[in-house]
Amino acid sequence: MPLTLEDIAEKSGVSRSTVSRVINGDEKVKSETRERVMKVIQEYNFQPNLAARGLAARRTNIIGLVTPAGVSELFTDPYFPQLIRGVTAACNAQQYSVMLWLADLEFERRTINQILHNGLLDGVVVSSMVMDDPIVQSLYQSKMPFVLVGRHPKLDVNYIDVDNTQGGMDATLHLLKQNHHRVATITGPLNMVGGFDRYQGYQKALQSRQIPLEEALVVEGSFTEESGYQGMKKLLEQHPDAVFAASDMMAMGAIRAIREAGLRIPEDVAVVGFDDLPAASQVMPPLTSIRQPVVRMGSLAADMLIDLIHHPREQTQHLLLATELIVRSTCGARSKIPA
Amino acid sequence: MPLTLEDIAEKSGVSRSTVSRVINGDEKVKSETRERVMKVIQEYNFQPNLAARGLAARRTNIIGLVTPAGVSELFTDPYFPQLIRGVTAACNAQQYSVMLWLADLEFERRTINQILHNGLLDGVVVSSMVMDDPIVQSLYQSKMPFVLVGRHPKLDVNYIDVDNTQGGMDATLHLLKQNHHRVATITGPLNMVGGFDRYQGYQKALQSRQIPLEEALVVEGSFTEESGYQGMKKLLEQHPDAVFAASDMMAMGAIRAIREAGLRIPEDVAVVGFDDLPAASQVMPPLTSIRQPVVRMGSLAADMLIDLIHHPREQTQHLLLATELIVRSTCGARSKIPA
DNA sequence: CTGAAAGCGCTTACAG
DNA sequence: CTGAAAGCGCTTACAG
Repeated sequence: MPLTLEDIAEKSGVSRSTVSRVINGDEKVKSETRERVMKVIQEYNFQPNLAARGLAARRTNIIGLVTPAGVSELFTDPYFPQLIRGVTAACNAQQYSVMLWLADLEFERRTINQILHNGLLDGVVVSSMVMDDPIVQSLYQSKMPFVLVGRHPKLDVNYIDVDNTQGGMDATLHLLKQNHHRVATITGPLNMVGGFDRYQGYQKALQSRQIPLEEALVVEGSFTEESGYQGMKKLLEQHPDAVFAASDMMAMGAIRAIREAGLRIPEDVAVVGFDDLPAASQVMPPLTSIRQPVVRMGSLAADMLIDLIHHPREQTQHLLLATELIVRSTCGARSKIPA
Repeated sequence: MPLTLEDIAEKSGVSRSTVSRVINGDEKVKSETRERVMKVIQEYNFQPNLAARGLAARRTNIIGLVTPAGVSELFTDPYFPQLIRGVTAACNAQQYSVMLWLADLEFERRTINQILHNGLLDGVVVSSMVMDDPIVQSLYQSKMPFVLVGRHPKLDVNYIDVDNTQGGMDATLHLLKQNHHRVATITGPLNMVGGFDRYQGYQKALQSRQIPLEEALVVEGSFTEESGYQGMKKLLEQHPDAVFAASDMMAMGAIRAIREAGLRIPEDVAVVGFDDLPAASQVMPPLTSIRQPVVRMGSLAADMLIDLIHHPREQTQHLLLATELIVRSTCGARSKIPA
């Protein structure tokens, strides 16, 4: 049987109340007493029972991490692993535990409620992909603290996101600067904020150069390799000299299509991706891409949430992280710079 | 404020004991009573407080999933995501929640204890990579139910694993059957059971054909692309006509090295990988590989654990899952079969 | 078949 | 600065 507060209290000659205060860092405990108790705690390697604490104090030091499961992206894309890693790292550092919820298809209201009202979670980090996710709705109506990874188009919620618009703009501008004139784009799903925003960036880049938007140079993909391939095949009919693919997976698909058509990269068609996957640098030719700080986003989301748990605010908080253009070989910039 | 058992009891005109029994599926409750209570529970969408249950019953319906974090594998390799997916799917189906523990470097004994004795976990699934993981040691000495993903070389513990030996043997035998005579191997780290076992399989395949083991044809890698590349460069000095790489990432590295040397695949050097990553089929040429059922392994691990929680056993349990050879273009088998 | 009661291991006003 | 006491929301012998 594990020891209890009571045991520690007895062994150090104080009441269980005092032990509890020591453990919770109550300033008012005399430092002499604190040290005595601490010593006993260390000696016996005492661990307070979190279920009991949760019951008594209504805080468990557990946060939930809700993430879509079904998608095959989870398998091929390191996005979620990285996010998870960031969240858990931040939580570990702050003595929080993380409970994982892979939201499956049949994740209906009842299940959501089950998660939110089982008294186990102090707060939730949600990485939702679609714009009108019912989980976000439920959270919004509850009083559970939560932060969204990825901004929300309508609701005034706490979120942290990557500056997808700026990233998309940077990618497109970079291509324009290499003297490409017919810059096409394969967008992500436009019902996902990320897909939508990157496309916005593409449009803003054209605007800033006063280039009219040509519908035929825009194709909607689904972030997958295959959709990049299909999208590029369609785009090639329009003879673009460059393409901004809103994900690296789609960029790879696009590259496959371009090659199949017997064209060279970047001479005939230049390509810029988005994500900067580990694979981006290993693929031939190495892919120019927009890097996004996913691990850091996860950590910051957890930090924001934990802060929110301790200091509830009226005002919602928003954080937008910068992306970074990583120039490699597919955009045509390298070939102009004498190595 | 969420409702409590007491509230439900009052609303349905029974005692809180009875409500508790209904919720926990006690057979002895009169079905008429049960239905009445159930209706109220549904009506109010009542969720019992898990912290309170945990405290009273010493079971929380939460299992821990312990997995190494530091490794970059987590980023580029879908192994852990898939495992996580399998575990959570099985847990969801059985009304269990999963608490994620990414074991970081400084994961010392104290932290381990903190996890195991905080009264929150009914059991643990551990996916440990190295052979002498202290976490496994700690678990072994505790009375916490746990199952290991990946067999343990020394300790008599519950585990579930893929038949790595058979898989390595299949891969090697397949190459031998294509009339390759100098079959080299790039092994995984030999201090990981998976790496070790796959190498055992390689050896057994040679033995079964009475081919003596040639040390110069064996190079130890670390499962990464780079280690596959470096390993293959060394192996090429020995002029092998085939290579079994113990992971797809290493196989891709090997392919890079082979090409750099101006050799053709599979004509000059045939390649078989292991894992059957999603990328294996998309890479050019498509990679012949050994598929392992990682998602299923995760699910079965969770199922085994939950069963163990309910029915403690003296005897440890072991489960070995079959792998499958997926023939594509790098092994030279396809070219002989007229398509 | 059901209820009253004790207890799980904490936290936290309330006194002093 | 510290202790006695109540209470968090459940489960589960024990009676009946």
